[in-house]
Amino acid sequence: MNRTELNKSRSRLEQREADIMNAATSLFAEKGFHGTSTRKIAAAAGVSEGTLFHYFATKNVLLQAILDNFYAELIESAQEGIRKIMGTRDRLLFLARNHLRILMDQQALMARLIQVYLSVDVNYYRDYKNSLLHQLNYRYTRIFDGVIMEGMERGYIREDLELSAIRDLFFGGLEYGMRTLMGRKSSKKKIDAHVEAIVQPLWESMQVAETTAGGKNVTDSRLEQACERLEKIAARMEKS
Amino acid sequence: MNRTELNKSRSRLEQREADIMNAATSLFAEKGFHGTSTRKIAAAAGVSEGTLFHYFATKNVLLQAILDNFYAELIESAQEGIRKIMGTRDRLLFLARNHLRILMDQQALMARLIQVYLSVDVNYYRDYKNSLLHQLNYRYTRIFDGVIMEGMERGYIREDLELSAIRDLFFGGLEYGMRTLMGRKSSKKKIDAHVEAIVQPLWESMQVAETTAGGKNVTDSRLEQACERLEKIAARMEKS
Amino acid sequence: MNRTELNKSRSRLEQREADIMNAATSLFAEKGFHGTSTRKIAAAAGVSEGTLFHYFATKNVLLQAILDNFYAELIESAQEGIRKIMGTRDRLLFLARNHLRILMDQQALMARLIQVYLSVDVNYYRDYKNSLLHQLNYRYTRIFDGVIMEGMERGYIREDLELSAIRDLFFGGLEYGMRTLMGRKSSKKKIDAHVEAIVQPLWESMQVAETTAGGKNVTDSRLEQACERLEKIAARMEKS
Amino acid sequence: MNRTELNKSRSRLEQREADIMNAATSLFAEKGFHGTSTRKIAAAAGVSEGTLFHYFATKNVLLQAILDNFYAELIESAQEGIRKIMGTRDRLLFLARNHLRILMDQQALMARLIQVYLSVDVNYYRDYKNSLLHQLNYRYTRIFDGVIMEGMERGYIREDLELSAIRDLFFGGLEYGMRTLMGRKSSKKKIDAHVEAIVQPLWESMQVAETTAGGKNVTDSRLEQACERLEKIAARMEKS
DNA sequence: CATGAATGAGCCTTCATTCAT
DNA sequence: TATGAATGAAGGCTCATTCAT
Repeated sequence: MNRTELNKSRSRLEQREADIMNAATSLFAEKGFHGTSTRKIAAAAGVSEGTLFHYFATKNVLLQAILDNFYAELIESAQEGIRKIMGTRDRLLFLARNHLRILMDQQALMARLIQVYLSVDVNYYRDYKNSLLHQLNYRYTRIFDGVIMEGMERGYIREDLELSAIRDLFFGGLEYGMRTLMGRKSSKKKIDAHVEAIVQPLWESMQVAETTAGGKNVTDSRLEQACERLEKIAARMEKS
Repeated sequence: MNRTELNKSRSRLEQREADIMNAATSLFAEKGFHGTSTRKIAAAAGVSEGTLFHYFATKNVLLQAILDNFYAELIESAQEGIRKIMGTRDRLLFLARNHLRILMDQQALMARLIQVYLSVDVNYYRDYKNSLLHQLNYRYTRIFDGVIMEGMERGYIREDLELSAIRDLFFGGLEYGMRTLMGRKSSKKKIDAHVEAIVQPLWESMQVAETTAGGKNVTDSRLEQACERLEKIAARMEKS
Repeated sequence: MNRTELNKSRSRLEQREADIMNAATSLFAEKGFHGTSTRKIAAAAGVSEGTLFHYFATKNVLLQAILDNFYAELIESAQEGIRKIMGTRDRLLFLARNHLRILMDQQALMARLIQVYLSVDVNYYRDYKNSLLHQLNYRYTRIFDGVIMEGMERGYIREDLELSAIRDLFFGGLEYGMRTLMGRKSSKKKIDAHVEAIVQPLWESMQVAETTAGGKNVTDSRLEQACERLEKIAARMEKS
Repeated sequence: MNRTELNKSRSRLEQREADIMNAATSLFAEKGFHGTSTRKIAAAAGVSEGTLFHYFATKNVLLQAILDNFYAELIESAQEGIRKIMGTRDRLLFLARNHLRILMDQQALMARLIQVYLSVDVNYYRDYKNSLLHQLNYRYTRIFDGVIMEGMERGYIREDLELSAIRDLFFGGLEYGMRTLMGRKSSKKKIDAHVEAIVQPLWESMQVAETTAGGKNVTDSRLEQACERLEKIAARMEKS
């Protein structure tokens, strides 16, 4: 078998894996995890049942793979977006929109719930804490945390916030209202409105203390910080 | 059969019903809905499987009954609390604490999730919208709405709030963070801390006088844009 | 308890028994024996399940009672009709019409089939051969046999007929075609047409040999027999 | 896998299918449809219960398959016999014998009844009219019709017969009497006697020239009426 | 006599997984 | 590697019947 064939067959393998995962994702979203039989997944993916278990040792493993994939997309798109956007508020808006978009695009409400569901239902999986899934969840969470913390550093938002609470409000608020948005294919406009409605109050609460205290306004603070960084950079450049 | 006997036998029926529901609640919470067989529920409740179906025509009906019961408790306790407490902020704190307490007392995280889960998984239940469950959910929700609206009327909080968003943040935030509190039987102190951490930011955002900032003038806006440009430059320079 | 009360309560018992049997008959006819639960029978009859088993020890016993009743009606109506009708052909037409009418009135196709069905399905009922049901079936059959034999004696029909075959043709033919008549509420006219179409060929085959043999026609024969009987009676009257 | 292996494995599948159907046929015949559990069928066929449902999606489907098979045999053997025999009477005798032989060989009394039974019990199967079973029944029936009609064309039998009635008498008569023949494994002789006894009267009625009797004249009719009156008088006198 | 709660065996069917080919 | 036939445990649910009240 030469390299070309190897590649071809490898890519065929990958294609099949992807087919199975896509089929499973759709069916899980539509009928739920327990409502979807491996037989149907195999059929929808155009492979035999045996083949399915060739790629994924277990139905649970298949679900794990889907969730891993799901988180990977979430993380990558979030990180990329953050890189391009500088303002804390805009970053939050982006994160919120991105979160909702991916959850809804992938009909992933179910997947989202299943994750929690799984952690209880299949809690005899003792290695969950060490699982890739858990790591991914942590990494995704860190992105949000990072945005908040950087916002604090730069003075855009108060520093006396309880990070975990903000996180709960952010993701919890987004997802709690998402149920209403699902079902009817919601317009982008509605999603944006939801995002705004969730982020705005949070944003205000993150700053409120500042606006009453002293005359120093936010913009001033940002200017100062930007200067500070520029100066530090200049200092470093001089050193090197 | 005199009245006393009648009462006795009636209460025996009710006792059995309660036994079954309690057993089911525990098992659902522990193993999940699909992970719990009617056989096991019956055994845990100390009745035969036939008896279980004598009381609840269907496993789904049993779940419904549990959820109905759950909401009923939620509603009653909430209403009673609101009656006794006058301040809007205190009311919100009470609602939050009560919400968490009942969810956690009844190991009801699963039940809560299942509800959502069900509404998707079993969405061929066409009469869901008219179901008691839906009504109860609505009634419970209205209690929170009432507190907010009364707070507005009395001038404790701003009137330009988007009620549904506040609601999403409140319940979503509470429940999203609850997962961490579960597991280890959390102390009352930890729960209170979580409640505070969730309610406080919301409370602040409800009062912030957006107009305090004055008409955001053109100059401010230009300054902000300048900030952003500077920050991007700084970021690029750091990278290189 | 005086006589009046006794009568009252007795008749109430009988009424209940009848209610149960009627309910069961309808349900058996509609859904089949196995498709009808005792619970539904009790409900339809307006009694409790316990009461049903008070009157009929077993579901099978209930079925037996229904079939007994059914045959009793069949027998009584047949005997009464035969008494009033003298001509053999008219008697056969009557028997046929009566048979169909009762079978169809009682939606008893099912009952009819169940009987055979039962005798196989529940053939561990070793005493079937001695059962009332078997006796009734025999008695009903004898009525037809009697009509044929009397017809032979009186010379209306050939004497070289195999009685059992004629019986099979008669009842078999009637019931085999009945299936088509069921379903749509058939008009009396259609039933009569079916009866005619079945009896006529049989009637012809019962006589065919005679018409070709000798010149002695049927009417002649009847006249002679009638004379004979009258003479015998006259003789007896003279003796007494 | 070469062709031979393919054939072998195909025939193994077919063998299994046949095993299941045979086991089911025997059990249905012996204990009835409802009296036979899939568990027992599987055991009798030497396969697991899962396998049974691998071959037949439903217990009802299995029954259908058996009936289909049964009819197919009925039709094929009937058509083949008709092809070899020319005389109408002999054809009828053959059809009758063939019908009984197959019904009894396959212990198919139950199956036969079940068919009718099913059409009531499971009449929510809306597509029954289009089912293979219905088609087969029609095709089988047409064979008999064809024999009769060809007999008419060739002048062996009268042309004023009502085909459907003849058909009812033929099949109804055969099956109605068959019950007696079942049970004890009847000798071929007894079956032949039954067949003769059923076909002979029918055959005679098919040929009788009704017109032979000449225009039943008025005198005859008056004589008959007189007979009847005399007989009624005789009957009354006998009673008293 | 009447009730209806209680029973538990048994039913049909599904399903994830294995394994010979 | 791919297949799909085979498995058998388990699932939700029904039902005729019993029995304490």
